[in-house]
Amino acid sequence: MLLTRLADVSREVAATSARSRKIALLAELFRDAEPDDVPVVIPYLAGRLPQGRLGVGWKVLSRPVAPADAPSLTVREVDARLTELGKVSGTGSQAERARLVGELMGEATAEEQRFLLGLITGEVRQGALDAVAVEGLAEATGAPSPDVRRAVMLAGSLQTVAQALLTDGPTALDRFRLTVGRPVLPMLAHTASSVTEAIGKLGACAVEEKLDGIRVQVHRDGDSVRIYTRTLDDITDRLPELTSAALELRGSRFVLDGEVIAFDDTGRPRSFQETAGRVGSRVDVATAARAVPVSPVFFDALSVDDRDLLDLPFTERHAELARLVPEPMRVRRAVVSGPEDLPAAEEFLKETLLRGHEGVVVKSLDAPYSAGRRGASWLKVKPVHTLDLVILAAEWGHGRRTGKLSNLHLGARTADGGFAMLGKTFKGMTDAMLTWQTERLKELAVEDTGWGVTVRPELVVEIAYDGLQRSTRYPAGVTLRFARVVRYREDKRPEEADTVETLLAAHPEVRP
DNA sequence: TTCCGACAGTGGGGTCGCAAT
DNA sequence: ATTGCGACCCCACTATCGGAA
Repeated sequence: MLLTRLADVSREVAATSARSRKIALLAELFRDAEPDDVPVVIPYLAGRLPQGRLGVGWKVLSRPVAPADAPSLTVREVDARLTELGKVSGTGSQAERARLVGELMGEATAEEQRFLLGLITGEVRQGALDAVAVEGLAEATGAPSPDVRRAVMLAGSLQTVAQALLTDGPTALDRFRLTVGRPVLPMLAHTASSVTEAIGKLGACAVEEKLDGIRVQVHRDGDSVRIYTRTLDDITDRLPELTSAALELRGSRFVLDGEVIAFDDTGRPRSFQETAGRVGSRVDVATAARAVPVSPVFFDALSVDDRDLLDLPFTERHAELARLVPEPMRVRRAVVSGPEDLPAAEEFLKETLLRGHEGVVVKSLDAPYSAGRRGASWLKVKPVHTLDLVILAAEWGHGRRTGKLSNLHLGARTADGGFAMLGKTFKGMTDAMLTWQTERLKELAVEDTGWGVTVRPELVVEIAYDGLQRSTRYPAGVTLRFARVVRYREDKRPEEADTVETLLAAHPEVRP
């Protein structure tokens, strides 16, 4: 199959907003693909490269290359050349990769170049990623879409399932079962604004402490242990403590879900930055492990002794977990039977925060483990802080925000009467707010910078954030974590905005 | 007919590690 | 040695479609 066909379909998919039409277009293309094209066509149309990482980014791709007049590239040829490109490493490799990319781009038409660029940078923006591709695949093969989706979650990969399905038909789905050693996409949580709201929605539930670490899925098969992240990357070699911990547990074949986190000598959690730095260290793991030892804290069991627990209610999965994992290696929790237990749940949240954790996750007791989905049966509750800050500049948006000033630079007042930038945000604004702020900020503009505008520091905005963290990038030495706009405060003057001093006083645990 | 779950899009900061300077 | 870049951790929120209620 020619690449140009994919580029055309991708453009058509992007042009329609109806999800049903997107699915129909993808299904038609999947049906036309030859068996050998399948492992390439499916991920390409889901907006992803089968190679994952290439070591090529914007810097290399932003160099313009004259396009070819007529299409000639086939999808298989493109895939083969990208695979080769990904293997190039060593001195001079960056230049060599850039050369190979340029060569490939030179053989592509303008339309194909756009499509390849989107694929490599992960920004296809056609309004259809894995989930829509799964529907298209189901339509193309006549397999029920829930079954296809489940197989993808269990395989942890769309293209594996696609190839099996298009080669052997719907019966191939039976092959995808939960297997020790093969990671499953983890279940995710929604957000609730309070414990009251969460318990109101879920009824009988477990309230569990939420640790600010790295999500891990631990597989043990006898003496062999493998550890996977949320995106199913294998990080076993970076966490020798976890392998030892898993080998000490009573079972010999299991899959557990949990969090890995670093504690200090007093048992309080260390900052997320410290845990993440440790888990990210790959070169000298032994030294990193001595400096920042980490511990696993489990909260779910997906498989024990070859028994698939995914469809069991949480109560039963947790009973299996408790049988296998002793107390300190399990997340603390309180079980409540409904709104009448609210005081106990509130008390548990308060204690959890005092112990230095992020918040709680409220989980329905009868819900199954919905792999890969942001199911409504897990609700996280975290305290939210707010500040009144002043807008210092704004950047032009991309995609559907093209032409709108989108990303705001936020400043707090300093002792000398000026403003110190604390970070940026593009979150929380409605389309109406985007339109309004674009006009308002243009009025306040003092300089057009190309990427946006700098403005007179007069517009006050209320910002919600999850906490402070240390920063080497911003002048106050701190930055806001997950800042988002709550509302504009036109009733406030910039002199009434919050100061760096009060911000630091509110977070004594963070020393810039 | 209205409501709501699922999805895609729009990007944020930090850290590590490799390659280039 | 330092800097730039890519990959991968953490993540919030809004708009929209289309099936459920």
